[in-house]
Amino acid sequence: MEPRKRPGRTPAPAGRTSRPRQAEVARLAGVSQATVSLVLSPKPDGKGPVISEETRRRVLEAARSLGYVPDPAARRLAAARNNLLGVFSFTATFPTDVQHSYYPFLVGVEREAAALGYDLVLFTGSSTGGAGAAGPDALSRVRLADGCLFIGRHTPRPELKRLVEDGFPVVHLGRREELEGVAWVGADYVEATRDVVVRLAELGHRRIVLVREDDDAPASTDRQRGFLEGLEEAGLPSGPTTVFRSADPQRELTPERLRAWADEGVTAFVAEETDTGAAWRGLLSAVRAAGLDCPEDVSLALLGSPPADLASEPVPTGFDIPRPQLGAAAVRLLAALVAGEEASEPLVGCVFRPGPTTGPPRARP
Amino acid sequence: MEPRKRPGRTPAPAGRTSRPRQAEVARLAGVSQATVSLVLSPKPDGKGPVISEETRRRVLEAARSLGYVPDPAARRLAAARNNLLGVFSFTATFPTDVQHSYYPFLVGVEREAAALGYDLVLFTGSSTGGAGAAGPDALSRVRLADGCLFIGRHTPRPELKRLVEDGFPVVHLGRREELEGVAWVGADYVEATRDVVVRLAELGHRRIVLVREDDDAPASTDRQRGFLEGLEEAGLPSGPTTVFRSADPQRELTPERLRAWADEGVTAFVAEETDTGAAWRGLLSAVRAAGLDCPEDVSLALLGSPPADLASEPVPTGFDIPRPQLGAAAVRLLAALVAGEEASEPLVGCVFRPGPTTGPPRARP
DNA sequence: TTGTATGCGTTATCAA
DNA sequence: TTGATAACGCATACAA
Repeated sequence: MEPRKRPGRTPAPAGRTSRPRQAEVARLAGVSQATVSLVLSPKPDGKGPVISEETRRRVLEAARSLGYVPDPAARRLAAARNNLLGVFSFTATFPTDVQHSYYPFLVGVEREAAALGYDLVLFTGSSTGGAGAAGPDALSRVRLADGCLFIGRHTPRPELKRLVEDGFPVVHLGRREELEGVAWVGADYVEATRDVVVRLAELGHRRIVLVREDDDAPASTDRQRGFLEGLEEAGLPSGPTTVFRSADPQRELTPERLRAWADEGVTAFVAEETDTGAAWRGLLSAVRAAGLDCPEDVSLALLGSPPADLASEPVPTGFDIPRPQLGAAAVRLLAALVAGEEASEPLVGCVFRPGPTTGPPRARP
Repeated sequence: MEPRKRPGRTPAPAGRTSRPRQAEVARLAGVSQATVSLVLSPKPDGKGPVISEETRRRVLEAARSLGYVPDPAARRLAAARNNLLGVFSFTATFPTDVQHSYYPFLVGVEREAAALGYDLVLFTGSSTGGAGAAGPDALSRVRLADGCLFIGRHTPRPELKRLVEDGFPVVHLGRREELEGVAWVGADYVEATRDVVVRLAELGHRRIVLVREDDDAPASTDRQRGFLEGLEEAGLPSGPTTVFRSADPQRELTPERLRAWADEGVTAFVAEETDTGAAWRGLLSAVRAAGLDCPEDVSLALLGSPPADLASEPVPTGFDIPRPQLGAAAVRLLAALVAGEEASEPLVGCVFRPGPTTGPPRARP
């Protein structure tokens, strides 16, 4: 019977230069295509069929002579794995202003992803229209990866939740406990802040004031918690005035107020790190305006890293957020989720940073 | 007759939640998978079968409710586009040392990619082993994307050439004329340097010295060419001594030599920008050591941007490499290649940067 | 206008 | 140890 012509795609694009396929390697080596695949992508040691040395040699030789390179698309399709991890930030991943960028995180993310054999897909977030402007399903694009890392403060909860419910591996960089079910990796601000407070107490400080913005982000409340825990551990009282809230430190954190505190016996201040560094900035300028010397009159500590534009000034006492390690930890967690494991290593420790802005309190008359 | 079990792969992993496929969308919408494909990836206006508005609506609704996203690998395999542009750098894209990063380029790359509707795949390149350590197929992974942008100095030529020969769209960021057939986008150092020289001449300088490292990278030789062209355009002589070569400016660029030049009538120096900023650094320290004032005694210009660690010093006269624009131009070119167009816009202009380090030469007795 | 039937290049399974 | 063969998810030629 005549094999009648059947519908379907045209056999060959014909026009373009096409690279050698496993089939051609197989023909040249005198084996089947499947054998070529077995030789060229062996299972992790031991598993799978064993290929005779002679066959292996012939296949490798044929592949080399033909300049065979595997097609990543086909490979990933067949393996049901893209080896792609998404990175989604709600601002541009690469803002023009380097200061606000996630660069330090990305350092770790890239390194760890490479180590684990993943490539990265950068999803251009809500930023500049384009690829996936806004819209409810903007987040849907990330599904093209095997899993996705989310960075940034303002996370659209419903969409994220939807992804998680669908079993899509998601990790949030920065604490997100409140989003139930969303895996996250964050810095241990509680422990780091407590450490700073305890060290101040050990220096002899009895009254310490926390300067923070009026924000209920975990990054902020965690520091407050650590602050209180530190006071308690050091056996210090925690009167209500020890927590200073302000959305506009510049205005509320006046020299007068500072001086009043000093008169009340306050000898140390700790300020949280924020995007803008407003709390720390406000504290610094108020101290200067009040004519107080640091660390002679007051000790100052920054709960985080100083803003980039203060790089020329001496680095204050405080702690460093290990951003690259955080990024790396997030990738590890994400990779575990992708692999179906249930790993969980949320908190990454910060490291205490000694500095010239703290010292023993001045002996009071 | 019993349909006997035939060899092949197990139909479905069954256990894990898997991303929705066109088949599921089709089922939900009550149409065939092919119809879903037609609706979801329509041919450029007019071509192809026309789908009824009603069907289209149902399909889109189903796709949205399932959170459907096309599988990039499958798309590529089926000889179509997946709206992914690759970025491959031969060093880590995000090095720990921010100074050497491609960040400024990426700013433009991301913005333009988003504007054009592409997402970016960061191929974790030669960095730390991992994904594709070395090997010929390390570069091959980029074929997952529709095209790829290459950044960095040390380009493995054979692999790159191979990609180009296979018709894979490739653009190199940074001049790569010598790699025949490789499209590239670069900054116009020749023009920018000439501009600086001419402006110096207009200020009244008659003898100008170029400080550059002994490097034959286009970035370096282009500046030299621009330097010579500038001299010629200004009608100035170009004796051999006007070009200073040194791999170690710190040692060769001595205060004595500088003073000698000054005595010979040299009133201006231009230094190339390099990775390390060695030329500029060497020039600066030699000038200071020689006790020369800038710009009173000598005018200094930097052919590029100052190193990050000199950020606190006044920004010298020179020109700025519009890195974001370069990145954007590269993406535009790449997108054009992907679309099958033959666009070509290799050179991006630099912008002159006035500064306090240049002025009219001191009137000589 | 929509459904059917391939084919893309691999990997994975089972039979030989 | 190797070879058929199916399936991965999508796009497309052709039939209905």
